[in-house]
Amino acid sequence: MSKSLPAVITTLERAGGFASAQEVFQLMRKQGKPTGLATVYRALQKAATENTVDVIRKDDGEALYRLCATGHHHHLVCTSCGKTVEVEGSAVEKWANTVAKNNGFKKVSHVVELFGLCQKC
Amino acid sequence: MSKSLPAVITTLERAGGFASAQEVFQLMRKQGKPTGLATVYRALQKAATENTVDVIRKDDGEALYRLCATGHHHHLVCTSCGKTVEVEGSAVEKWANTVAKNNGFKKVSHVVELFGLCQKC
DNA sequence: AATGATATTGATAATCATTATCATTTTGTG
DNA sequence: CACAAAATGATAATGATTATCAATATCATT
Repeated sequence: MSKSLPAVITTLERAGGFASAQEVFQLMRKQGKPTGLATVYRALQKAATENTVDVIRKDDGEALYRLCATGHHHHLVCTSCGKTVEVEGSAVEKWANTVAKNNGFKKVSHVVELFGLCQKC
Repeated sequence: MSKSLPAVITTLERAGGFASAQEVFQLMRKQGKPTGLATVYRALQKAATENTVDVIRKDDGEALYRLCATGHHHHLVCTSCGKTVEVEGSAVEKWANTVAKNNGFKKVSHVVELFGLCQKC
């Protein structure tokens, strides 16, 4: 499950910002590296579990992926123009883990997204 | 578009303030208030745009709705059995506000949900 | 009460991202 | 080479959400 992964990652890189799995799939076709849709999904999933890409959700629920430079982080999104700022959240990580332990939960994941209006808007 | 809205909101309230559209739909049937699925979605959408409910996304992209209650708190949800624990999060509130200020954002809201496996599961 | 204009409902079908299947191809290893 | 295991990709299946549209309820006006 890793011959295609580099190609997918490269494509995601060229795409610049966020791209959906479908978009990556289309891009790879145009770039002369036709790939199966399933393979793109598999690669992105793997990359996501390995924390090499970042996943967020559009309003309609579609997943968007992006290379994430450094480890886990969250987003501050402008509800008007869509501008997105990456936010470090080690404080939140710790909090999440503590809460989980206190309640006997394991394998905890968390969803943390901040929304607001940026300066321009 | 508002005869059904109160019933949907009430159901959401009884559900513990945390349910998917499909769950609300099922609950309303069991409670003797059969309603069309489309109507449930319409009501929840309206409530969302009016900010009377909050929307978050599960890992698989399914939307979850909850009453935007007065006493703000978060949830720790078991991904297997659905058990939900309410969690206090004043630490997170402060963190969110700080981050927002540092980035020039206003009117910030945040979505914080924790998922994991409870002791039984 | 009766009429008609308008909004709401809900059964059903359509959409669309994501997953599961599975035969085929590739890769690695003896 | 031959064989096993992994990876691929075309295709079908899944499932939440949305669109359609005829039937129904609402409500002001006469």
